Amino acid sequence: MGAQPLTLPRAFYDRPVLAVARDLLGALVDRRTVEGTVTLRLTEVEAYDGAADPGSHAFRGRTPRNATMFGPPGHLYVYFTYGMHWCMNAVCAPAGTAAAVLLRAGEVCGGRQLARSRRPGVRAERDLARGPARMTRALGVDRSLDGTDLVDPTAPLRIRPGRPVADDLVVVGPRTGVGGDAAAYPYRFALLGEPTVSPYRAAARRPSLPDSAHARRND
DNA sequence: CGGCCGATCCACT
DNA sequence: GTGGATCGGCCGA
Repeated sequence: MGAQPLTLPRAFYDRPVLAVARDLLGALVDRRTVEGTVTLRLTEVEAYDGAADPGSHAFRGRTPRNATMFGPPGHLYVYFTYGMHWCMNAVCAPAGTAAAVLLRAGEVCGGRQLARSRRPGVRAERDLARGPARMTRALGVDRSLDGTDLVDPTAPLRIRPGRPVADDLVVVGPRTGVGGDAAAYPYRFALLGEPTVSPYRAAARRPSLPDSAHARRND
């Protein structure tokens, strides 16, 4: 993993997902709609290593929801979570391997006004796309973009190379909100000192239910 | 800043 | 029926 510029579309093919994740730092995302275009620079991503990764949606095999992950690289995988949030990934590696990079945070560097209109109530500039669900909201991304070809020049959402990022600016650590056996995997990549990097949160611990909650009613 | 909490609904078991 | 690759509000330090 070096500081070589991201070259597309080859960037998503035949490379370990960790290398793709690292090189997506600093890359530019363009989201085009009739209202205009929002551009952001990626500052934080997480790798999900397909069926081998207990933290990945693909770990338990292919389902209707994660089908895009199993498809060809260079496409967008969008999923819905917590009853209200969308998150987006760049699918990489050959079809069938289901590796993807979750795009977690970015710095809005174009279409600021449009991004703000999609994120009413946000005060600080850095909070516009500071977190995966905030990012999709700022960009106007939902399920309709699942499967988008990221390297098609006419696509409504594209990823293109940004300025190369030196290794000493890359921070690696455990993924946010991932628990279980994969909790410690160092699959999270962020840019050092960037205010747009989302705060780290350990996986939510499920409170253990009192025994009475498990007791069967027998009346 | 850090911790706790509720929101909200879909995918999967 | 269960719980989530999260967020924003509210609280206390």
